[in-house]
Amino acid sequence: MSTTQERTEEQDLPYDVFSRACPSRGTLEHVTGRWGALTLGALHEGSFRFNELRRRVDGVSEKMLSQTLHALERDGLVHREAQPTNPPRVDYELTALGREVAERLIALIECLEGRMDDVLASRERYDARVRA
Amino acid sequence: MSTTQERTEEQDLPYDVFSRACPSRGTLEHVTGRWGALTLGALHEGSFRFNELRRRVDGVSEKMLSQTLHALERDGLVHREAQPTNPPRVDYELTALGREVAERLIALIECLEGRMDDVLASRERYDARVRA
DNA sequence: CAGGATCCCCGATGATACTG
DNA sequence: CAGTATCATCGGGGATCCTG
Repeated sequence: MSTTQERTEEQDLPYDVFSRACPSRGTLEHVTGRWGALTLGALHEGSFRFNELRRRVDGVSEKMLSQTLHALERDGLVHREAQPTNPPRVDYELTALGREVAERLIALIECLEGRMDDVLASRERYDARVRA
Repeated sequence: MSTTQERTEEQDLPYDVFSRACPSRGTLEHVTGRWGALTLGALHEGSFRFNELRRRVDGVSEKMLSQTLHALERDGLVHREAQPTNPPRVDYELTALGREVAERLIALIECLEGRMDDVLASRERYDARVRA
């Protein structure tokens, strides 16, 4: 297998997110988008109903959550389980594919959360340098 | 234990991206943003000059690349090495922290690229279902 | 409760021109 | 080459109202 070092030598990969036209770029944006990432992250912890999810993903509006869930469901990352009861009950959970993706996303998020002190320190240094 | 939040075993983490006010959310957006993710992905392959990077990240404008690089540099993920020659030469490369983050990001991207066939298949099923 | 439909605004983004 | 400055735009995204 090709080394991960030289992407230039991976010409045989059918999908390349670095190419403007590749559909993988769209999916990447769904996954890493403002609300997509947080939604997948939340669903990684279990199954949730719409409004549970909305409270979990602090700040998301109904519209954006709905829209985000649709995009993720369409991409096959999220499964929507609706029960035709009254009042309605709908549960969302990750698919197998969704779990794979969320796993990587969580790793990224936790890495970031764990390094925020460094990030904030870097910002202060940067701002001090620029102010001069 | 906790009543509202059940972030499994990480209750003591000082930074929580799920909270609207947490600065980690901003950094996550720099990292996973439209151009941030691709820029980090490109820089994971080595050191690049401004216009090299611009060609690599297909579709990015000068302004957005510049802006993205500034944000990543400020967060301490990217190092900018400028040589006061004429014509000027500036190289960008990941910092140690940037490599850690990029590593996770690459894992996510490659996971996605490798599963795009499933994603596209899921989309077709979804669209067919909706069309009915 | 789970969302769809609408209105509307502001900020992200692109295009262009200019500079050291 | 490596950007910055400026202007115009387009759609992401919030607020609100409505329905099954």
